[in-house]
Amino acid sequence: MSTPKRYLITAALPYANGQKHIGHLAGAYLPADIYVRYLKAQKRDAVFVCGSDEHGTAIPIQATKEGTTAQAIIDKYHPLMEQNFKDLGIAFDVYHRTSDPLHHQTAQEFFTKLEASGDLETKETEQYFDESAQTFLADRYIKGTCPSCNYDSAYGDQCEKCGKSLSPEELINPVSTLSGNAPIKKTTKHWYLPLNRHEDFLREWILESHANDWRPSVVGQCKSWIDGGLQPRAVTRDLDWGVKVPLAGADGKVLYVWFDAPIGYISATKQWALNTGKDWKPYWEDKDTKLVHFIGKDNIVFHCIIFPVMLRLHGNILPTDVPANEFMNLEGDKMSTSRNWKLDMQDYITDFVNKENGGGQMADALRYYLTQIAPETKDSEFMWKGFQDAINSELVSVYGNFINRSLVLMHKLCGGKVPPYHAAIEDSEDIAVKEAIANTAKKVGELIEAYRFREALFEVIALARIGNGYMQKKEPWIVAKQVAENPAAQQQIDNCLHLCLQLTANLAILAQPFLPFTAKKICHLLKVVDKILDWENAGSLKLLSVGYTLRAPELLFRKIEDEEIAAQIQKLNDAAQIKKMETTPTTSSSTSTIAAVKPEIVFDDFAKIDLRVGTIVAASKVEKADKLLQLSVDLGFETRTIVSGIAQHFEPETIVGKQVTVVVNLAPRKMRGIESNGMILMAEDANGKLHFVNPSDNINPGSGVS
RNA sequence: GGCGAGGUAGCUCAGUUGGUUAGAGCACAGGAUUCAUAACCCUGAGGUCAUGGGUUCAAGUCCCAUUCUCGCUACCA
Repeated sequence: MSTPKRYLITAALPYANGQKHIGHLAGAYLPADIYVRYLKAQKRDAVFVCGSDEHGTAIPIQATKEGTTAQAIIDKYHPLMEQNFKDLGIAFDVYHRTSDPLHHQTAQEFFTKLEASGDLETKETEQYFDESAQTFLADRYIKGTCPSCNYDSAYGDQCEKCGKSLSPEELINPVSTLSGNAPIKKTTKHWYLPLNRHEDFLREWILESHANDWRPSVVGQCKSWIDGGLQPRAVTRDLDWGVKVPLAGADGKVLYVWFDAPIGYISATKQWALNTGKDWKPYWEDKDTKLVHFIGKDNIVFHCIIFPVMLRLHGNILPTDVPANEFMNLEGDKMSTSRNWKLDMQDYITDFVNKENGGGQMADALRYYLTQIAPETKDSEFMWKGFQDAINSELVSVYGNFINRSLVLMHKLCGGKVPPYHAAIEDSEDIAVKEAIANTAKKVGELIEAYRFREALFEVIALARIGNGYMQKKEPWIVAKQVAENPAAQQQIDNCLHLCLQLTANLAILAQPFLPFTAKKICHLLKVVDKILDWENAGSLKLLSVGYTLRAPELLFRKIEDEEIAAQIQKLNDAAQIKKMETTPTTSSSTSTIAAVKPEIVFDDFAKIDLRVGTIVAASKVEKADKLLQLSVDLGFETRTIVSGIAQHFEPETIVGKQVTVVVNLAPRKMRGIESNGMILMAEDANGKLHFVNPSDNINPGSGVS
């Protein structure tokens, strides 16, 4: 495979609604950074773009929650994330943001072009507005009767029973799945990206041409999506936060966030070009550009299916590869912002990178461990003990120690200068080390190009290990005792340390993509310019000239103490505990998590609802449904079948005998083929857990509730 | 429920198109050594390759079933 003329590397745009944790870092940003640093060391033309994703409904919602504005939210998190990345050595060429006018303009141009060439479909409808929720309803939030087969639970986009693709207005008796109300008809026009038109292209491009060179999980996920049937996807939304739809009569409409966000890669590239006086176009238009998206597995369909379709229609190049990573867990549990079970980049920086606690070397320590446990083929686990072990017994003891002992011995036995190499007395050990250096340089490059960063890093450490073994065999500290009687012995010492020092310089080059701060520090110790880190020097044995004076050794890394680990684990548990207490309903005094009060109704509306107390007499799981339980409820005057979506909260056998409140005059409804006659009232707490609403004492089934 | 990806030594993971006694690092045990951040070096113990069938002269590697984990998706009036 020939080398592309240029590379464009993207890392998933982080959503600007909060701190990002090390799972995000390990999934996308760190591997992308390693790859880019390698390419740049190769002097290849590579641009690394990223930026904050600042649109979407979640941001205004969060603003309401925090009692502030959407703008304030993004203005808070955008610079924070940018700084975090910088502190951890993630060297974007540009860190842009989607709220920037340049992005708005770029996204609008993109949309306009697709619109003008007939690649989008529009549908003007006058349905799907839910008055109680005050929102337009997406297709799948509407149900009704299928016009073709009369199935009564067809979705707004497709009938599950007959498989027919539908639009919401075709449904008979549509119902909002949000409120249960019939949505009112309100005219709205939306644009759609008809993915279904591109099925042939996607099949060929992904399932055939990339069947073997993309990661199995990526191809598998795409296959699953394509086989499931591609549907037109709405490109616009009725919302006032985002990129305005650039057409007359489209007031109050913005581009759907999934549509505008990936275009952020393009606008970021434009911004980079403006900053540097370069031309951005070839990076998105020239076939000889290699485009690589680094993402987490949750983003696969956007980057492999939807965005490529957009790019193709718009006349851009397609990604060459999308090396998606799996997820990283933390201390035995999934990382979760809502449960506060996570390690934020900022927290790590505060505790380890800042202060006089290690600085950039500690950023490298994190980079080392995250790379070593990168979830390249399956979910992985961040353990604080594992972090400590990896740093102390590999990075410090093998890598750092080899460099330190080389420098110390050189000062003690060679007068602080790079000793000469006496080819005449070269032996097989020397040759073996030379070969190992050359081999490792080659191997590391190949592994990085194949996105196998974990293995590549392992090879770097293995080379340091070879250095330690070599030194052990040569024992220059023993040989030194003979020099007084036999001056020629000094030559053996010279050869050993000459090679160890050249090896040290190589270790800086090879580690540079992974441990950039460390590589720089080694350059400092060796008194060489950073230019030596160019990859063309990897494998070279002439990096340090004979007779050159080097600096006094300094330790590259410090060890991680047991107390630090214990403190972090404590902190993690405490934070999760506090979060749990905060969200426990009894102690919650804040209004932040309370849903807004619905519009006022008159008494007559309320009186229409017939509420009764009932007793559950039987309960069982509904087949082929994860969330549904089929209940028999004794209402005194009759026993009814009611289907309820509570299977994930209760075991069927444990709820028999419980009293519940039932809406008895709700229209019957079929779910998974079972007719449900009524609805059980449930209360949901801040943790999302459901609780029955029932009388405090057992009373007769059938008793009215008002 | 459907689809996808995984389940290999205590831990983290490799195992190419099926082919001799299944590999590495960490941790552990023993030994050697002192230049080095109680670091390094050598040696060792450790696995019925999730379970059960099948194909084959031969299976961790292919096929079927089961089970567990993760993700996408459906079901929640």
